Amino acid sequence: MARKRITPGKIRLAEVAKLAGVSPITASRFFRNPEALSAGKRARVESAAKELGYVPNLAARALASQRTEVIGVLIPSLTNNVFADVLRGIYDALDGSRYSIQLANTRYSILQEERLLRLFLAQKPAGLIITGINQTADSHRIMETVDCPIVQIMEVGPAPIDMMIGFSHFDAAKAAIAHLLAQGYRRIGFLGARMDPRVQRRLDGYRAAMTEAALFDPRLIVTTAIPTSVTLGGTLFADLLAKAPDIDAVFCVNDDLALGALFECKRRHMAVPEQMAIVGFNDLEFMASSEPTLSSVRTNRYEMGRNAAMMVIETLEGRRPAEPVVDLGFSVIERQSSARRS
Amino acid sequence: MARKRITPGKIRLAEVAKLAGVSPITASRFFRNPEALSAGKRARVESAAKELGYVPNLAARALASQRTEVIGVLIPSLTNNVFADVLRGIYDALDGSRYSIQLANTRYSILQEERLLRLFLAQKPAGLIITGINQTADSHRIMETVDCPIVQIMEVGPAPIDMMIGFSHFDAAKAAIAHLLAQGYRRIGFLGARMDPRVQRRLDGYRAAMTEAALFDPRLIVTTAIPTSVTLGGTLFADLLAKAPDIDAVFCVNDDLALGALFECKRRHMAVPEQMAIVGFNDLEFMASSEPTLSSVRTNRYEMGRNAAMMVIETLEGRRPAEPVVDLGFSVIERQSSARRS
DNA sequence: ACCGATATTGACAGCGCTACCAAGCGATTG
DNA sequence: CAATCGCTTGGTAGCGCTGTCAATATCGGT
Repeated sequence: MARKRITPGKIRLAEVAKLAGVSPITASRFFRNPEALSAGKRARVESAAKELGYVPNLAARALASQRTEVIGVLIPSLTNNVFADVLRGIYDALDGSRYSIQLANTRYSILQEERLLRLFLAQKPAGLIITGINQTADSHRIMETVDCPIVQIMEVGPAPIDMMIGFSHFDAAKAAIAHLLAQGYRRIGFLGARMDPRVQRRLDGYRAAMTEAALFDPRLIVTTAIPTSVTLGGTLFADLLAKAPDIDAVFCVNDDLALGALFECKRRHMAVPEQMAIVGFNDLEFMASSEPTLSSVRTNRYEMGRNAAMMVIETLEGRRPAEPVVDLGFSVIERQSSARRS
Repeated sequence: MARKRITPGKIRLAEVAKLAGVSPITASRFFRNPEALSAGKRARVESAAKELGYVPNLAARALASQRTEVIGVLIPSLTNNVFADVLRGIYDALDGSRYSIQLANTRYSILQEERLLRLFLAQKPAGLIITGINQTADSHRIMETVDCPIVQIMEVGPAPIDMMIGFSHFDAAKAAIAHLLAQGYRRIGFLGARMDPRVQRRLDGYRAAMTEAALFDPRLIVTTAIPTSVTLGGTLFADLLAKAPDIDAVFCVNDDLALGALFECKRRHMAVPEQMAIVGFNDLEFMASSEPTLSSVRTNRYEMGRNAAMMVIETLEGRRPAEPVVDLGFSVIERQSSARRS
């Protein structure tokens, strides 16, 4: 004989229903679609649930309904400040909603990403937020067959899997270089670390801008696969100076590198911007309060995360966003470090 | 008559079992406790599962077993670099294990924390990692009755709910001040933002050290409830200078404030450390590469997260750590910004 | 060859909830 | 006044897996 698995004192939906004097299924409906109940029963179930302190069992719900209320988020890094802002936006948008977040770290590997994707999609998530537009062919195929809203974040491009929100890294970098050119700088170096697809597109934007201005020179480019850091910014900047001592400006693919370059300038007693202009990318908080203040390209990361989560929710609620691809743009923030060449 | 909810093509445990020629329950055991099977059946189930691409249904597992394989993590902030490192440690430790992470943001509110705790514990988590030792009385009561490993992180103190890993913020701050005193500084200011309990204890450490040296002066202390930032570091430092123009050093409760103070010094053409010594807290990466390099108190955040997760796993696997309270310590990193007073 | 002990395996029911269908009910309509 | 309609409510079964216990296979010792 099998056991009687009794769980004494646990409040189940049945208890709530009994107290409210309705059937369990009616109580169930109260939590999923309150409008379907008559006002009287709705009030009775509500007060019964509150009185008993009922908390639904999500596992049972997921099993019976064949779907979860979890939104998966795949990002390449937990350390990068950029993703902290995106995450904050996502969490804020989902706060108070029925949905929870399952976060996974791909560590900048699309194979890792594919593995996590398979694992995750098997659990029938309510939605998915995934970083970038470079997934493996298999990942692509899997996502196209899956039946849940998917938002690709961080950049925009052709052929979204479902929805997309971000900006053009190519254009943003190009605009940063255009700014430096307009300020009178000519020998503009490029510093890049962890050359992920988005950083690569920034390099493309740099190359396009420099080529258009007939100023392109491969010796001005220093990149590495090493993860970014302030210290690395100093090192790369030193490398760049060794390769091209005559540079008058440097564009860094992120603000950490820019800060590192600034410190390296200080160590070399190089005046910024008089002897060396610096422009970063992302406009992290400290850029506005360094000495000198550092120019950067502002990207709307918090809004990106927030909107991505909202797009998922809206789709789930049947109010699909009119525009599946959202370009949040960017803006070049001009500060002291790239003041006009005198 | 009720429906036949057929799900065609879905691979369930039963399919795997049939292909392997064993009963479903044996297949189930393969995934939970492979050693219990004979080598032959183990191999058969394994190859059957691989051939069919079986992925277990976690909702069904959770419902049947009355517990989940989710470890909850409650942290007060997603933006703070400190927690990014802790999280990375946790994710790394749990990577490849059967456990997944449910992350929640308390926003430095213990009431919010209590709400999240109730919500979360109702889902029977496998374990819980929670920040700090200051929870509401109700939270405490709830956690004591719940039957899962709990690790309090970020600090150590008396009376752990279950396990604990961190360090003494009081001692760490006191050691930082002792270092400045040893270097010959006397009028040492204190800069504090977002005075959460741990920051408060750093202030206590500062006060203790200064009082012991008979140098305590309340005018040397500037604090605010505003969240920390580099910009705020500059502002607070300016406030401090206005209140106490004769200070010769400043201890900042975190590195962002220290960096902000450094920039403010540069703006005022104050030489660091000749006219003003600076010591931060946490030893973020950039402290080692600023100009001048900034002294700080190194805390082992990654290890803290990693060990906390490992303590949870070990407990779940029956190998409970010998020592429930782990003090990871700290170290004062002496750099240029607090060089000996000449 | 027999016994009990140990290692494997299987049968059964049920975890708590929701999908599906059907029924009840009062209101509306020709 | 009967037929019809829309709204609300309930009954039944089952989602996929695992806890409990029983049954069987294996083994060493006497």
